[in-house]
Amino acid sequence: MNDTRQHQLGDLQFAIMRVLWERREATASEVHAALLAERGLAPTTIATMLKKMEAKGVVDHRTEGRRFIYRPLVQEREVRRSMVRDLVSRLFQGDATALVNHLVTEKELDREEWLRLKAMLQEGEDQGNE
Amino acid sequence: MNDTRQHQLGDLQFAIMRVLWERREATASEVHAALLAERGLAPTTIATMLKKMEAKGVVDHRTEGRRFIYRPLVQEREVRRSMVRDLVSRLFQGDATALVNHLVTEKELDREEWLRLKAMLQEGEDQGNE
DNA sequence: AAATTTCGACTACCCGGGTCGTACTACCTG
DNA sequence: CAGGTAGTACGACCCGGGTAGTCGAAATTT
Repeated sequence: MNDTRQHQLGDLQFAIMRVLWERREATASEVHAALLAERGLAPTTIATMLKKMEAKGVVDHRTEGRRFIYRPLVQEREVRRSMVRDLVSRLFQGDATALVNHLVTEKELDREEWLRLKAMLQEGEDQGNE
Repeated sequence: MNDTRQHQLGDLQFAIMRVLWERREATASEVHAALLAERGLAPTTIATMLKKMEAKGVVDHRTEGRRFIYRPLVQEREVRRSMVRDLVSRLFQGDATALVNHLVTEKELDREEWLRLKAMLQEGEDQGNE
């Protein structure tokens, strides 16, 4: 039911979801308009993708007059969780700290980000125990 | 040339690479044997995959007698880097700290991992300057 | 030498993400 | 009312990851 596979989204699919998450619902052409700048896709491409995504169960639509109003069925949190989890399990055998370690040693974080990270950790000091 | 697309590996491909990285080279059947436990794949599947991967440029082979000895052409570091980078750019608009933040707030780290992470950060205190 | 195993080559699929072109239909507008 | 417009439906492809069967040649075994 709450299949985690539904949370694995391709690039375009994720971009479409971002639009849907931002606004809380949108028509195909609104999505198309929103993505036109970064990708130059045909309107039908978006429509087709939305249809496939609906079949997959990640979005839903309601008909209003002539047009379909799409609405996300999965939460951004869930998708991120599952995609990150997937990557961690593939690349780091499920060890999330190994990922952080990777970010640090591979200098994916610059000095400034590094500091922010430390601050964040300090802040969340009292979490995890209950 | 050093196409970053070559560093995007599928699940099986990554598993195969892990074997190749561990040993420094291996035949198709050695890889197959190594992966037989976790995945129950036919030997031909591995062979086909290796061929595809060679076409893609991530592995290489040398003939010894009549068997192919495969050797990785891309480094594990590079692949991890590029795959993590890709995910971060898709899911977090390139903000790596947002990923760490995600790990923390979504409780992807348990108490024990959390401590290790803090220790690691303390340890790496003097990095980031070059 | 004959039979059997081994291993690569080739081929064929399936599936899902992605990209559209075309067709059809309801609608609006001159 | 006719013609353009908007918006969905349908179907066609491409591509790459993944899975594997079959075939033929070479090596090994009996």
